[in-house]
Amino acid sequence: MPTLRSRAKASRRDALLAAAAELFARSGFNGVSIEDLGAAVGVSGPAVYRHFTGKQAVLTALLVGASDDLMTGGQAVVDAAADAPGALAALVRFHVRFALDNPDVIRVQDRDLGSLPDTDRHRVRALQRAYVELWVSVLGQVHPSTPVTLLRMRAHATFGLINSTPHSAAAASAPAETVRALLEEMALAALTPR
Amino acid sequence: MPTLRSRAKASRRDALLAAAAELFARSGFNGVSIEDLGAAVGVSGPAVYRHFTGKQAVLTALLVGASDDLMTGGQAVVDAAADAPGALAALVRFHVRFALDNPDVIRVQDRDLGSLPDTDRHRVRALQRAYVELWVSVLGQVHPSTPVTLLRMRAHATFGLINSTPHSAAAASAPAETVRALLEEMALAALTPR
DNA sequence: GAATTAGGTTAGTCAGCACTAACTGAAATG
DNA sequence: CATTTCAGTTAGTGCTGACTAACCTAATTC
Repeated sequence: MPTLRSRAKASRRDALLAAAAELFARSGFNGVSIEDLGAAVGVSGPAVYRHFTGKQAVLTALLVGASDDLMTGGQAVVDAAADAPGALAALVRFHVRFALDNPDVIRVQDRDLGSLPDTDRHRVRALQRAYVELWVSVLGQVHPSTPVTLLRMRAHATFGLINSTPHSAAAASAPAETVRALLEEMALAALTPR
Repeated sequence: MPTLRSRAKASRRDALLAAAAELFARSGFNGVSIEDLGAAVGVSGPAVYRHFTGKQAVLTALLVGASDDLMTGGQAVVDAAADAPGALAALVRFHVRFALDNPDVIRVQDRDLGSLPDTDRHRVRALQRAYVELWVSVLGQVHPSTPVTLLRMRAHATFGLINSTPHSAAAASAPAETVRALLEEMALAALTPR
């Protein structure tokens, strides 16, 4: 039964995670203090320890959550696709949408992964690897004659392309729909061996 | 006249910058101590202050140097090109080579730029903007009917693609020449409006 | 409604780290 | 060769920041 207190706690935890994404993205994991994080949600400092065992635990929750969402969501769109080319297009759409919707998390993911404790870092990396292999397997069906190694490099570079949006604040200079379409087109072009 | 001491000093400074690139790339600016940096070149801690006024000054030298090299080198290859399509191909070749030769600097550049003091950060950003506009101007000649805003977004995303190599250690899994050719091909494909 | 739980508070504690002080010895200078 | 310069040393200093202690109060439990 969801008691008043437990719901308050859950929403505070969510607020902390959201604030952490924003703060870590702006200043880096090491540039944000527990005090800053608490202040961002209106509590002060040590209250954070009522929700997370420590600063690293906040980062862990954020990054495990993100790579989990990517993996789960990617698997879902592939399962829903009719054929391999359709799956690839769906993956591109899905990833572009994710990057545009969660620029902060994307930024933290490839900037502060190294600040995770070993165990958690390996967990996140395992999820990321699985996600890459999902792409590689679809790519392999669409381009059967291309060596898997090359397809894996293509996938990595394409993530770099799509994930760069958070870096270029230029995204704000055009309507979101235009940006989305452009990134999808570029990603597909980059993925296709000529 | 280059005295014995002055040459020793210059080479120590170079060694410090090289070590800084590597350490900052691995652990982030805030994750590296002055002590670490000194130790990496065989001196201990405060000796660094004989070469740089402070920790931030090391980062400044590193990043201003890098964006300067990019801008200067980019301008040179454009000037040397026979026509616009040639200039674009040369820019791609130049940038891919730079990223593969200086993965640490690339990583530090887009991870720790925010740790620079305001003045220096603006200086680096100005150089980066000029470099982007160099690309945009060449792209504008090759694709005159495409709005400049879209070309700028393409340039940014292409940098993300090329600069992602340092992130994916996968680079080690194939011969350097293969990686280089693949990145060049992907970059050109991504840059070309279909 | 008394007892307990738990999210919050403020006031430490302790470690790490950027930077300074004081000094040393060898190269540079005249 | 006497003097100065300067890259290095070790020993602080002061601040920041993660985390702990002790306590307080209101929601939960029985």
